[in-house]
Amino acid sequence: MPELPEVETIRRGMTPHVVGRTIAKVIVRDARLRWPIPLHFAAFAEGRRVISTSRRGKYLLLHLEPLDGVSDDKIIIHLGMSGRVFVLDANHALLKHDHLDLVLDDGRVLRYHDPRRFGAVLPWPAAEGEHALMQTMGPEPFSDAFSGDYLFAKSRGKTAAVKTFLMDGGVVVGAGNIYAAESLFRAGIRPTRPAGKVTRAEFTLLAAKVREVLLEAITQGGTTLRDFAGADGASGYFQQDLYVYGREGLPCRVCGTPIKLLRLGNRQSCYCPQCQH
DNA sequence: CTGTTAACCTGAGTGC
DNA sequence: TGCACTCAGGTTAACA
Repeated sequence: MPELPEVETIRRGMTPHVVGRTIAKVIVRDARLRWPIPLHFAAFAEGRRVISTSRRGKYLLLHLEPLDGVSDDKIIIHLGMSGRVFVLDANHALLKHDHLDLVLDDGRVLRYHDPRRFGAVLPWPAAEGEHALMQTMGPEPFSDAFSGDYLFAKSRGKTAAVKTFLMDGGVVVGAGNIYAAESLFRAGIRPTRPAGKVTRAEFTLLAAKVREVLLEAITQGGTTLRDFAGADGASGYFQQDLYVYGREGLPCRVCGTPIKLLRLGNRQSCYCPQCQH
């Protein structure tokens, strides 16, 4: 479920329900996530008020009211492949894989659900400085640091496929399998091209298309996930706008040529052999 | 260093 | 219905 647009949608949906609320209690039912929820997490979070939310790549951040007036302690939430968060009434029936509750002071809970447990919930004390997980991350796609010139410079000498390059979180965050495929289609670039052989002009177009696709998806996520708090987890919000992802064998929506499928770095990669060079 | 692969884990879907 | 098998939106550790 979660690429950048969905994480951003979830962040926007949950923000009015959690900001201003105090975390009255932490209930850990299963700490075995991508990294275990540390034993001291409850002590870290309980009694703290959430003052804002933010996002870095696919990491969702809950900012806690400083205990000393200045320190920006945060809770990190990552959804992995199958994670979801809901804001529910505290007595809402528990489902399998409901691993964590942040019980709020208004009778509701922020509930973390993740069947595959590839996600994470971690404390990020301000004293730690830049978190190790954020250390190696590339720029945000909507920041000035992300540009065609940046991609061009970063890719010189690289022989890896441009799609693999684009999906590398150290290059840019937020371009997962779907949006990497869609951006490359819109930019007319074949996913298999060695990154080092893609021209500056092509990267300039690609950077613009990455932003365009992510922004469109966020806009749509915002509408279909409006009932976030009710939380039945709408899906398929961007489906009707996909040009290549999951469309193997179907006619290209631009030229009619059947969409091809190949595997790159163990991930499905669809492209149009006519539109992408 | 770069690039590729396996691994983490469960559930859904497919084919026999 | 059951079983075996494949695949999935992410990321990192371990390799060559």
